[in-house]
Parts: sequence; structure tokens; C-alpha cells
Amino acid sequence: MSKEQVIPKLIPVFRHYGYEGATVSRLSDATGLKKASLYHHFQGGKEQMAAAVLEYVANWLDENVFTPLQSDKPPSERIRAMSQGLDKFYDSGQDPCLLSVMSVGEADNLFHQQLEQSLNHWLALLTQVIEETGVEPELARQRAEDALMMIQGALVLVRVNNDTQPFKRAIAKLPQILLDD
Amino acid sequence: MSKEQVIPKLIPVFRHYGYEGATVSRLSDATGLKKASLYHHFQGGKEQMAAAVLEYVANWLDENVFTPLQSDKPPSERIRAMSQGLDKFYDSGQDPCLLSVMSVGEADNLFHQQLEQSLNHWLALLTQVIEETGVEPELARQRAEDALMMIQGALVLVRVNNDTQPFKRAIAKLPQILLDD
DNA sequence: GTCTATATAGGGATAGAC
DNA sequence: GTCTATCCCTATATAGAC
Repeated sequence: MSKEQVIPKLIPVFRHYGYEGATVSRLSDATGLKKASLYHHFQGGKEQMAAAVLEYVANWLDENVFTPLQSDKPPSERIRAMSQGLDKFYDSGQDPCLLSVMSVGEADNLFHQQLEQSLNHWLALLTQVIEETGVEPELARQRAEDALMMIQGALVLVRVNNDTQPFKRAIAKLPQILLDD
Repeated sequence: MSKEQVIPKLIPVFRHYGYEGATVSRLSDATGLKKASLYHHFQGGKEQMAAAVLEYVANWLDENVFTPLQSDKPPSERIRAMSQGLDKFYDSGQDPCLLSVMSVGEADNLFHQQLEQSLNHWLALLTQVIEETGVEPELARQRAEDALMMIQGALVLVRVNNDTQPFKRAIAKLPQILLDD
């Protein structure tokens, strides 16, 4: 089994349990590989596994969320494409946000830069799209932040309340937040 | 030292590190009590410490956020009082949300009910205040959810970005979200 | 590339002196 | 009520056979 095949199986473990909760035993179970085999692929141990997962996810987001946001279609269409990517990424709100669980405790010390970079990349792209509709830079930035907060907040609510409705509503509200306000 | 004096010192550890990251060693350092002394106060061990912390926090919220929301003052005034309580609770966005970090991994299995109850209590009270302004129940509920999402999402953004601005803006926007829309 | 077996550290928890 | 000392278990990580 290649590294590329292993990483996707690691993702849900970190997502669901967080960095400290994602024990090598659980990672072993999730991949079907024994511990020693995991260490063969990731000599840097658990830390490297998490780093690889974050990189993989950043690339996935790039392809499915950020790139569609930069197409030459009209803003509303690009927002729609982004929303579709997000809905897939979070499985309609059922999957927690990796970036958010990795910003807790020890993991934050290890990966803060990566998380910050991904988030700010997203914010910057989103701001740019809104600016193109003739909105002032500062207001555009605020709307981008509002959209992100809504999504992240919805994910928290969904987790605690076991009801994906808030996430679906947040996704549906994105065009309004970003373009109509 | 009494239990009541110990609990407040435990809170920041769970808040910052999450349940699995909050090791008994760290809890010992934070309180200045050795492990055995902690176990004297909390015979149920770490799980009981976390439960006590959650209960303490729920009571704090009751007093400083929920009760002000139920006063006989006008809705706008009650929202303002709630905002003030929230700002204090999250130290202007610098402290993570205990409810959100405790909804990760193993902790979620242990404390899901408590978390859900606190959150729904808050949502219900908030919904009621909005209904009093003549808003339809369903819309009122949605606005309450929106407000909560905004706060929770802002806290995520603040953590990742090391900038409390989004939280302050979220707090400032509460009256608009809840009353003006 | 995957495994069994094992080493080492730290986590949660307890016994018993003071 | 707090401590030192200790127990057991799990966590991360490695050695070396296949």
C-alpha cells in the first residue's frame, strides 16, 4: 500500500478524535496496517502523519474549493461552486473541521502556521471575489470573515446538537452573506 | 483548599488542551496540588474533574448570560447584557469555548448530554426573547442559531488567526442579527 | 512493505505516611 | 488535606524476522 492510499484513511481519525485523541492504535485500526508499518511510511511518527494529512487536505481544498473560486465565471456562480465543494468537504456538516480540531492544545503548537496559512488563503480569495462585485476592500474582507464564521459555527452547532440543519442553512445563506448584504 | 477553589483552576486547562490533552500532570501543575491531592477531591478522577468543570461553567453561564437574558427589561437591553456576559466568558475572544473543545473525540461520548443541554437552553432562551419582539417562532429560532454560530465561528477564527477582531465584531453584530434583520 | 515482539516514557490512579 | 512512592496500563516508537 502506498502513502497516498494510506493518508485518506488517516483523515477521519484526526478529524473525529483530534490530534491527541488520534492514537497510533486507532490510526492502525483505521488503515488496517500494524503500527510498525505505519512507522515505515511515516518515519516522523504521528506528527508526520498529521502533517501529511493537513497537506493532503490543503490540496483537496485547493482543487475543490479555492480553484473553483478563481474561475472566470460570474461571482454568484463561483460562490455556488465553492459551496458545493464545502458541502462535500464537510459531508453536509457531518464531518468536523480538521482545521478547527487541530487548533487545540499541543497540535496548535505544531501546526499553527499551516492552519493559519490555509485559512488566510481562503479568506483572501473570498475577499477578492467580493471586491470584484464593487464592494469596498474592508467590507469585502468582513463579509468573507462572516461567511467563514457562519460555516465554522454551524459545524460546532451540528456536532453538539446532532442535527445537520444549521450547516445546510449556513451553506444556503452564503450567497446572501457574500453578495446581497 | 476546597473543591470550589480548585475547579476554577482546572477550567483553563480543559479549555486550552481539550479533554484528552488535559493530563492529570497539567491539572496538577495548574492547581498547585499533587496528583494524589486532586484524587482526594475528585475520586472519580479526570472524568469527574471535567464533569465538575462543566457544571461550574454551566452555573456561571446561567448567572452571567442566561439570567440577564430573562430580566424584565426591553429585549435590546437584555441582548446587551448577554453580550457583556459572553465577552467576559470568552475574555474578548482569547479563551476557547469549553463546550466546543469538549465535543471532540472521547469527551463527546462522556459529556454529550451536558453539552447539548447547555446549548439548547441558551438557544431556547434566546429564541424566546426574539419572539417577544413579534417575530415568528421559526424565524426567531433561526436568528438565535445564527447568533450562536457567529460567536462560535468567530472563536475558531480567532484561535487560528491570533486576532480577536472577528470576535469583537461578532459580539457587536449580535443586536443586528437578533433584532434588526 | 508488513509483521511480531519489545523498549521506553507518560498517563491515570492508589496506598499509606504525615 | 496534602504529600511521596508506586502500580498498571496505554502511548509512541524501534528492532529485526519474513
